[in-house]
Amino acid sequence: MATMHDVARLAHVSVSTVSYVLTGTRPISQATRDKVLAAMAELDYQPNAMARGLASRRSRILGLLMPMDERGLGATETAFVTGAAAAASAAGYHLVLSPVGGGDLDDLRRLASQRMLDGVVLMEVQLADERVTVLQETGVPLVLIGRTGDTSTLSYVDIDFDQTVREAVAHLVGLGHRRIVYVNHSAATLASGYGPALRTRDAFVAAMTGHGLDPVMIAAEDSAAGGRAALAAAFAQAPELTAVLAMNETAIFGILGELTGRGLSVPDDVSVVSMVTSPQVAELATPALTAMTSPGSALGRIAIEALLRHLDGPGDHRHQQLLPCALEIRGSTAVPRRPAVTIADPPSTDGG
Amino acid sequence: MATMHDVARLAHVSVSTVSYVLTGTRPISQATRDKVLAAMAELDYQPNAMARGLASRRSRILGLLMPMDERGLGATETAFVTGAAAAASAAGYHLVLSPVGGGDLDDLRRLASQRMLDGVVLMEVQLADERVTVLQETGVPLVLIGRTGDTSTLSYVDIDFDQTVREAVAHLVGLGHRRIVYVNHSAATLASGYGPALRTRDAFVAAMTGHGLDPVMIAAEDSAAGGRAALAAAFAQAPELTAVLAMNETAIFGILGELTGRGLSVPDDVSVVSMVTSPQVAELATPALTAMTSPGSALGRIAIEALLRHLDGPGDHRHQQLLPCALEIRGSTAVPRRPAVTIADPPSTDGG
DNA sequence: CCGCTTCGTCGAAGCGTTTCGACGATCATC
DNA sequence: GATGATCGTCGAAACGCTTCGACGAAGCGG
Repeated sequence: MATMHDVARLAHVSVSTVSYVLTGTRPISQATRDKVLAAMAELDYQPNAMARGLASRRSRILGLLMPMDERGLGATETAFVTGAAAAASAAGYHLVLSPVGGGDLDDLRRLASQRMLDGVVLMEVQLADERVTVLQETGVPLVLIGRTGDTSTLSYVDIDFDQTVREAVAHLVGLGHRRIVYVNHSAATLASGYGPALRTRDAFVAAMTGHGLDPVMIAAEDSAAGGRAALAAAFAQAPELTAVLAMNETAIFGILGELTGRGLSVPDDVSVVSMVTSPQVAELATPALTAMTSPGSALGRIAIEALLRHLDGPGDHRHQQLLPCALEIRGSTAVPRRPAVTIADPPSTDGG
Repeated sequence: MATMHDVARLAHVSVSTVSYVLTGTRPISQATRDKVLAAMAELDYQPNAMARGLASRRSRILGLLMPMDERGLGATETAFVTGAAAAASAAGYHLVLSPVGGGDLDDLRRLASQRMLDGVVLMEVQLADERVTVLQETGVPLVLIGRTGDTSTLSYVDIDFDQTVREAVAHLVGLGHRRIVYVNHSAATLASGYGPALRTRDAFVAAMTGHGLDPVMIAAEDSAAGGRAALAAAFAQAPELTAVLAMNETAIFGILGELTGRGLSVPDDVSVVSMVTSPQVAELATPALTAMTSPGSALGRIAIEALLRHLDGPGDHRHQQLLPCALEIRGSTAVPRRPAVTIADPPSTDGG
């Protein structure tokens, strides 16, 4: 393994000159640069990342901290990752994903304190998230994908759930639906303070109320069985329902199965809209799902770009941005077959 | 940020003593050790990973190189990752995932040559894989999840596709099925030399022939539409089919949709077995799929353990191991309703 | 043609560890 | 009771790079 000394000797220059050629920190004449580059090529020189990191106090590595639960990464999360990796690579940084679990907060602290990561993007943030606290304590530059409850001091990129839910509801209402049920994540997930679940709940209530409609939300376990149970609960609470809006990508397959099982057709009897879903997943269902497509790779890219701005210089680089999901109409929504129930009285409050 | 010097000064010992306490390379008296540990705790000392890596020439970081395509990681791949991360963490190593795309071979070479990774696990290996060549050239210790065509010099862990297919076929034949169609990945994937697709193809032919049955294979695009088309093709080639064996996790949803669309019931009219599938995905379908469950986290763990053995000492640590998938019977397989066609004549050769 | 800046290069001092050789002190051995 | 081992500790030399201050050479205005 050739070192900088070898290159310097071969090119008849000093080590520092080689370093300047590599980093561009100081001007180097074209002639010298050529000699050095030739020597590097001849020796197949690769700078040692550790030495570079020690001397410069920057590792040129960015971390993407992703909790890996048993469910796996959907196409949505994968898009975050690829977007982020592309942005990092374009800036000459490596992006490494660290599969930090929920429990090992100490592990996280160690990782961040060892000065191995120049900056960190944290995914799947809870409203109250200890990991954020830990990372802030270590002083490592931090950008979130998602938001905590109190966002005042943090940089983040997140989906604009409010806008997304509003559009989804507007689509259904525009088709003539009046009785719309929202299938959210599980009660446990809601209780744990998972932002997307809570924000979409509130947005759904607001959107429905805005249309003078009654918001009915069901919490469903993240499984096909959970989806089936949720649909049963939905019919119990709102027998005349004609549309389902679902946040829960896993449960939605159970919902579809249960609808078919009850002899109901999608979209003629019941329309279904899937929220924050990738096209790939939407196409898995029969019929393909009308869905709110998440701005996956853009989220990842923007997060990395914001993080790089943190690193570049001092000063306040707080970046806070929300991106909406785009409505993509496929085969699972249509004008309802049953006559729409016109709501006369003010909305009751059985939602939630 | 406290350094080793600070700790040494506070504990009234030399830096080297602090280092020995940390690494355990030389014996240290209990009294001294206690003093040092107390000083570390007081200063909230964390060793600098770069400095440590430079001096010791090992980064204590292992890389898991995973191609990230647009489809995302299934629960199967996620299990690899979590298994690997747990094993690495248990050995005091960090595991970082690097989302290397297919194109950037140079990027890969750079990553490996920069002495930032002590070792590498490569996933999703093709039969002829340039990435393997590149990594071998850099001399970084390497373990594959999957296999290249020529495995003589490499360490790997892989699924025992032969055994897995044999069991799946045996299950169906045992139920009384005679006309079984295998839905593989796409023709393009097969042509690209994707090991699992090729190995299952051969294993299927062997297993069916072994039962005196006629092997029919269909290549399907990785999409729901591809699955639908594949089922149509299957009925064209084998109208009397009573069972489908599918490798293609994505297409299988299209297959199920198309079966329902044709008024056929699963499992009464047609049985379906999904190969190398996680329980989570199997449960998404209605009815839940009988599947060959992949030994996901075990694969990841074993790969890391083999890699660590490479690092520990010199000598030949080649590790080659195959793990079968386990048959998990759910609701998608049953005794066929139509009378089984008893095959009298030797199998013809319309398979593939 | 003198003093000033700018340009291109060099040498050396770190960066925070690990690790090697050395050296008293303690301990068992015959 | 001298003789080696062994134990516990220290000082110093790496590890391969970045970066700072310095300095000769060149270019410039007056």
